[in-house]
Amino acid sequence: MFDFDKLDKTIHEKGRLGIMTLLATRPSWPFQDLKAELKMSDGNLVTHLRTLHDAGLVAVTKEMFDRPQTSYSLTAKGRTAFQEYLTVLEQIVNAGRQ
Amino acid sequence: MFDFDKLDKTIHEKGRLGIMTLLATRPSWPFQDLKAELKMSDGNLVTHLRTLHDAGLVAVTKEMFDRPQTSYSLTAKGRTAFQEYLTVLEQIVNAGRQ
DNA sequence: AACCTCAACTTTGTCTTGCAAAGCTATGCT
DNA sequence: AGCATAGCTTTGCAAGACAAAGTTGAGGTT
Repeated sequence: MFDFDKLDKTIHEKGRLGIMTLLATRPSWPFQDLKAELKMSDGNLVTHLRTLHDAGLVAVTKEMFDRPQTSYSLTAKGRTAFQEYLTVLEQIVNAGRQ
Repeated sequence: MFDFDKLDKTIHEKGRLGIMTLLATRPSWPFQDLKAELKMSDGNLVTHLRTLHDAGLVAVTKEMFDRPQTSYSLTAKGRTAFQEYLTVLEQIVNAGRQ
């Protein structure tokens, strides 16, 4: 009836779902902006980002201005995986709103 | 930007999200039907149902036919909480589809 | 009555994971 | 050199998912 198994566990965790959602809205997010928006400790945030990176869903770009700035963005794989995840969410919302 | 803190942790867990979604589609679900639909072990399922019950989201009805049959349904509180949860999901879906 | 079966539930144990706090490293500014 | 900040790692803890096995209770069967 529903594809609950398609709810990618890597994405579904609350913290990472927040990250993925933000990354989907802009081409790239600096670490500090993610941290401010999501109100996570940087240790926690880095860990989730690493998990997403290890899963191939998120790309990392390190730059240097007056301060170092690491930015994150979705990979093609990440975008696809997130869209599939959203498809399941849509099913759930539609079922729940009926 | 998003109300990620409003993502009720009790509902958000994958197994319980499955339960809540099914309960939202019908007035009442027997234990065995939930188990078949969700493909969970009965120990796992009972535990999640108890968690939801303890949170006041799910009501339990025990009946006796030739076999005992325990059925589960959403409480008013459960229905409201689930609708609020779905509101956040909708925000996420809309943001992710943009 | 003894026994079996099935539904529902509890117990036990394992293993994962979220999370915070603290510490480390590198870079630029004064 | 000393300080501040960005980003990252380490440590430790607590919570929780999950499976497997055991328990309880009710009906039916022999």
